[in-house]
This record gives sequence, C-alpha cells and structure tokens, in this order.
Amino acid sequence: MARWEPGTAERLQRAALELFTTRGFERTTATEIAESVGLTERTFFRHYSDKREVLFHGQDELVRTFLAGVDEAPPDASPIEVVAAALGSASSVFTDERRPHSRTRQAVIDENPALQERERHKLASIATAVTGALRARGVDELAATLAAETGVTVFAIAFTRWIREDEQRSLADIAADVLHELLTLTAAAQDSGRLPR
Amino acid sequence: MARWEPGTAERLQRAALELFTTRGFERTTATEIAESVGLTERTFFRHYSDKREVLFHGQDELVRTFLAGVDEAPPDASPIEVVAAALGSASSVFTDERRPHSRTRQAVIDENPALQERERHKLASIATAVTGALRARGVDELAATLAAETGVTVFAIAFTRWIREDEQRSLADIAADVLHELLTLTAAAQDSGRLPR
DNA sequence: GTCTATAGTGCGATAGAC
DNA sequence: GTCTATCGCACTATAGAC
Repeated sequence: MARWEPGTAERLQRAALELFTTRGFERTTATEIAESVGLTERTFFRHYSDKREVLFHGQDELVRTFLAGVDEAPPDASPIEVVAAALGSASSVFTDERRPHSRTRQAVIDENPALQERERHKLASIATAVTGALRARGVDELAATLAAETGVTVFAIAFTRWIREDEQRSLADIAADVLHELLTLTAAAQDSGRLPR
Repeated sequence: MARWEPGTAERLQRAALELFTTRGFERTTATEIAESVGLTERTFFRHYSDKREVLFHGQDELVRTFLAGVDEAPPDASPIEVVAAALGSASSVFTDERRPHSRTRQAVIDENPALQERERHKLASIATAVTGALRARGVDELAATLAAETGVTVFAIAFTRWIREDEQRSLADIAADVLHELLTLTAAAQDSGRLPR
C-alpha cells in the first residue's frame, strides 16, 4: 500500500530506547538505530534533529496537557490553584500502564548527563509555556513565572517518586501531596518571621 | 620564566566570550578560540571537556557559596530559612562590578539553546548540592528537594531581573523580594482551601 | 542521498619545570 | 630522572549544507 511503513518516527523511537537500554546512549550510534529498522542515518536525522531528541518525542503533548489544565481552572483561581489544575491534568496522562515504559526511559536518561540536560530543558520549556498561559490570564510576570516554575518542580519531583519501584499511588495523588508539602514548608517560613526583608 | 603563560583556562574563557559575542556561539569553532590565544584545539579540549563548558567555569565557586550560606544558617532554621541564607550568600558574589560581565555572558547564552540547556543543568546541580546539604542537616528527602529546587528557581528569577538594564537593586535584595512573593503566592493558595486533597 | 565541517577522543611525542 | 602542559596526528560520530 504505502511506499514506506507508516509510523517511522515511532519505530525509530522504540528501536532507540531498546538499543540505549542494552548498549547505553553513547555507545549507540544514530546509524545503528536507523539500520535496526531498515533505514539510513540520514532518515534518522530527518525525523529527529539530534540524537537525544528521539527520547523526548511526545513532550509537546505534555505541554498541551499542562495548558489544558490551566484552561480548566476557574477564572478566579489564584496562580498556584491554576498550577494545581495544570498538574492534575498533566498527571492524568501518566496512567499505570505507562509506568514500566517511563521507568525504562528514565533509567536511560539517568545514566547520561547529556540526556539529563535535555530533560531539564524540556521541563523548562513547559514552565515557559505555563508562564505564558498565566500571563494571558492577567497574572503579573513575577507571580506567573514563580507559579509556573514551582509547578514544574513539583511535577518533576512527583514524577521521580511515581516511577520508584515501591510506589503505588497515582501521579496525580503524589503531585498533590508534593504541592501540599511545599505549602507547608513555605507557611512555616512565613510564620517564623525570621526571613530577611 | 615559564615556558607557558599561566592562567590558560582564563585566557581561553575571555577569548571565547569575546568571539561568541561578536560571531555567535555556533559560528565560532574551538580551533578559533584556541588559536586566538596562541594554542591549539587539542589544548582547548584539555581545559574544557566541551565547547559550552568554557562559558560555565566558576560555577563550582557558586555552588560553594550556596553551601556556605547553608552552613551559616542557625541550627533551628526551617528548610526555607536555610535556603534564604544560601540565597543571601550566593547573591553576595554578584557585585555591581560584575553586572556588565554577567549581562554580556547572559546575552550569549540567551542566543543559543544548547547553552541554555547547559545553564539549566548547572542550576540543577546547585539544587542537588543544596538538597544534600539540607539532608545532612536532618531535613527529610522531600522537604530538602523542594526547598532546594525552590531556592534555585528564586535565584534564577532574581538573577534574570538583576541583569535587566533598568534594574538598580542588589541581587540579594531582589532575591529576598522574589522569595517573599513566593511565600505570598503559596499563602494565598493555602488560605483558599480550594486545592485538591 | 552525498559531502563536509566540526566536536570531541586516544595516544604518542616533545619540552620545559622541578 | 619525574611531572605536566602542550602539540600533532589519526580517528569517529554528529549534524547540517548542498
């Protein structure tokens, strides 16, 4: 039917994850990934502008989910409440069936500093997007940036816990707990009255 | 006296910043940087394991300053109070004389995604170090991670404002304000009682 | 698809400092 | 002699240009 198999990007993605898991990221070349699914290196780089990117496809979808959560928040919600809604929305993407895959993928990332850099960069771009969405709701720049960055931090911490082997709770539950812990920490500092300024 | 000029790394650093500023990061090769100070490409890579790293030397010093701030905090300080102390300590490194240099350097980073990735990575490693220092003080893992990551976020936001052309306040003052704003935001969410869980 | 520049590594040789 | 900074060369892989 088709001149080439559909879902080329997805096949490359799966092949890459498998090779990275067995041989490691640095000891796997783009050529090896491409040839393992019957393609050439050139085709790999047409789908993924750099080698690391093959592990981070689908992040655009995650950004959209965060933004959808922002939109769902009631009009009078405070910035942190909006971010809490975004966290709930984003967390719902990570169902229990995805946990094993997330673990495998994260194990690869945790082994390689270059991949960790890319991961942080992706998280930062989520924060930037959420900041923009908060600004669009009329939140001032400082509050928007702080709330968005804080939200992403909470998400990252929650995600790390979610993929622990002994963890049973849903990502949404963990994220809510982590956010609650943050509010507790800041409240304690607020009440002490011992901060500068 | 000496066969080789001392301070090779620093000379490479200055030359790199100048070339990056005029030609841009990507359009400057490691060879050009090295030869502009009478060295070879191979020597450049002996000092900096990768091309981006030449812009991020001195980050170890920043980490130490954060940790010194943690040490200075009173034993009964809460995690956020400890982080506030670390912020004060780290901020003091960035004196008014350093502002122009920081602006020049940041302008280069802001032009290049690969450099932004590295910058985020460096900030993340500060957070990791501060988390460790908090854990050593007996703070539990979740609180330590949250407080440290939050502190680094506050630092990054404050730094961005500090290098704005119209900004006059010291970095320490700005950081204290940003932290205060975070406490205000979280307190508002706490009080609303509208968060999940 | 092909071709090429550049990043980055490995290893041996050199040459001054001590 | 040892130690260390540099050079020179060969090499691979990434990534972008054509």
